[in-house]
Amino acid sequence: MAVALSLLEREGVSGFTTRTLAREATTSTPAVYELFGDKTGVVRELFFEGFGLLRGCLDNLIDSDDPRADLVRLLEIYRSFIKDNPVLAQVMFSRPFSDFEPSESEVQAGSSVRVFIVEHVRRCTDTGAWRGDATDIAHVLVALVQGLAAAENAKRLGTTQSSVDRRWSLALDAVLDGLAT
Amino acid sequence: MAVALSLLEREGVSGFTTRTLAREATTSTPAVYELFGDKTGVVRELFFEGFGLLRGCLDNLIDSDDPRADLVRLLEIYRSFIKDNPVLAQVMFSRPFSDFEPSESEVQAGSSVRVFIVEHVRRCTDTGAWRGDATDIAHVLVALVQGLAAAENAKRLGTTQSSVDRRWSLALDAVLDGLAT
DNA sequence: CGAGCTTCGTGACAACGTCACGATAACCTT
DNA sequence: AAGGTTATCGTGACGTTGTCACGAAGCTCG
Repeated sequence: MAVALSLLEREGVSGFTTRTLAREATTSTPAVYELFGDKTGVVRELFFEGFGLLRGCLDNLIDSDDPRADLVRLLEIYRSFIKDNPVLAQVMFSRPFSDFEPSESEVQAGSSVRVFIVEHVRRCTDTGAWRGDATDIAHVLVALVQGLAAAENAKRLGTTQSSVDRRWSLALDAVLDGLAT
Repeated sequence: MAVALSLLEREGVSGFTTRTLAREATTSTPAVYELFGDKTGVVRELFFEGFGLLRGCLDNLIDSDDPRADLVRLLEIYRSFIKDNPVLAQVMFSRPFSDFEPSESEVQAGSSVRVFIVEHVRRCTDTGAWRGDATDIAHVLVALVQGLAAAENAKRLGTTQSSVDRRWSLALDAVLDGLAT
């Protein structure tokens, strides 16, 4: 898995082949097939691994007594995870390998991450009059962050760092202000 | 191109091969290569075609005297385009074909669409105290819509139609309220 | 009617996902 | 410690895909 992660991030989706993976792991392709069944199986494991790593990043968050500021920092961690692991994030949230489509139960892989986010949203909704249910808000925030991060990675969000950052904070401020009545 | 569009939407990314494309167009693969150079060339044309189609959908929008309501309807058209052409939207906004990465100038393909959106945002910012520049707001809105649509297509936004719709309108209402100070 | 250029079909090549087959290594039972 | 069962792995092969060389066919223009 370590070799797979490094190969994926180094060579991208198109360079990620069973043969090179086997070679870099100093073994042969059938060994890969024995362990993972499919190439899709390798991708699936990367998918899970990605959510584990993301969860690890989020654990670095230390809560303060300002729930909203904590939520903003949480979303910034989410953003930097996607920025630091662009290919892995694609595997998690997009379908770069056209024959890996996570089943409904596998989508639950992110449940630990989702719970973490919902909890931090709930800290906000508890201390004030926020609009909507905490789960709904979490979905909205995650979709927004992923949309922004996808645009940023595709260099579609702006040409200079400052314009990109400005749009990120505009988006986050606006949505949180709009949510917090 | 018509055959390519239909093949793409029918067979998905993994079924989209030069051989089947040539067969369905009742020709041979070198003919495809003569016209498009690469398989990437075909994908690139689909990319442009997609923005043309999206622009055509947006043209159905008839402006009223309520700029904000118009903007909401614009974003709903954007959403239904992505929902009606999921694979094409992936080609436009994601990288399902791992060796097609639009160059910076090709990203400008969406400029007509972008201009259209910025104009409708500006109608709002002109008639009221909105936060931020119209271009920034347009970027934020597009990112939000694409994030929500990607989540919806991946069945990640909710299990029932009503929860999905509820989250869509929560997101749009919140961000527009937050923007419109 | 014929020269030059564009377009297309046949066939081939390399790389990929996948697997059958046999060989090896590991483990458990006695 | 020995033998047998199972899990693991390497060699080689097959079908499919992107790609292209080569030659044939058609069109344009004199």
